[in-house]
Amino acid sequence: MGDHVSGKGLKRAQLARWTGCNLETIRYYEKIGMMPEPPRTASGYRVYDATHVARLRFILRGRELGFSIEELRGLMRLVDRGTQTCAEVKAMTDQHLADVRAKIADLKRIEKVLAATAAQCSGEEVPECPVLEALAS
Amino acid sequence: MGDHVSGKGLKRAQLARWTGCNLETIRYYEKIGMMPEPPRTASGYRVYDATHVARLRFILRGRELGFSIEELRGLMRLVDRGTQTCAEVKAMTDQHLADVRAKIADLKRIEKVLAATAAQCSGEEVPECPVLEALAS
DNA sequence: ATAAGGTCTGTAGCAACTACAGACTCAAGA
DNA sequence: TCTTGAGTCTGTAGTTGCTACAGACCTTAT
Repeated sequence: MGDHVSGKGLKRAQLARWTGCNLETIRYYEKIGMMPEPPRTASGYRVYDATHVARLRFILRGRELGFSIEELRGLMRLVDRGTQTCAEVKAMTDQHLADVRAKIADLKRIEKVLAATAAQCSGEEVPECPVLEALAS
Repeated sequence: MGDHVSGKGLKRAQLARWTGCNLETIRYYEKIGMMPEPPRTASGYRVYDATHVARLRFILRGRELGFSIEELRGLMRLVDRGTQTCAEVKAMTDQHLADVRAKIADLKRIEKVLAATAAQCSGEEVPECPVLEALAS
């Protein structure tokens, strides 16, 4: 099938390879309305162009940064309408950043407890274990 | 209905309040075999005792520390058989700790990118936004 | 012509819950 | 005694974000 961009139009697997996205995930994003429905060949195959590549990259990059699908949907709606403002986007980003920091704090708390407890383990072939005691407490 | 421990035996809502667990989650843990099936009253109501309280606390504490249901199932199987050793439990804990640290690292990476990008925002009512540019890149 | 691969659809599965509908039971007040 | 309100029962569906099938097409290369 050859992966060179022949004139124009990518098939689904090509878009997947191009963006690093999973094949099925592309169809999923279309189903939930994150990706526009692409035109089809006469036999029903999806045909993607540069706008689809850009859109998918936007989603993937957003997901990498931990934005939820709904957050990204909101961002994209603004952009699609051309009504986005830096103020609004920054507010969403700051909110998301706060969520991320809260998650980090939570994981650090967990890490502390686990590390402190595991440090008390003898690591021997004995039934007593500080970890189990911590869970049973 | 009164929430004092009348002689012995808690109903489901009492166990929930006692442990801070969600009402439905108790039934869920029973369904997936994390909690033993409790005895029932003549009319079919579940009746819990101290062993159920202890078991549920174990699960909830483990979940708070980020252990998966399957990890906890493994731990509990060992304990139920009395075959657990500190060595084995410590190994599971260390593995889990490594997972937690990996998650922290990932979130910190995200935090850095978000903070750095948001810091470049003007925050004004203008359409250009560094966050959107970062997502589109 | 045929075989191998790509694509199509719909659907089911994952984790770990959470919530609801509709039926039943139980205890207390009028 | 009747009623009312709360608690409980069951099964099932929804959540988030994918991922992976099955079975039917289509396309391409040999």
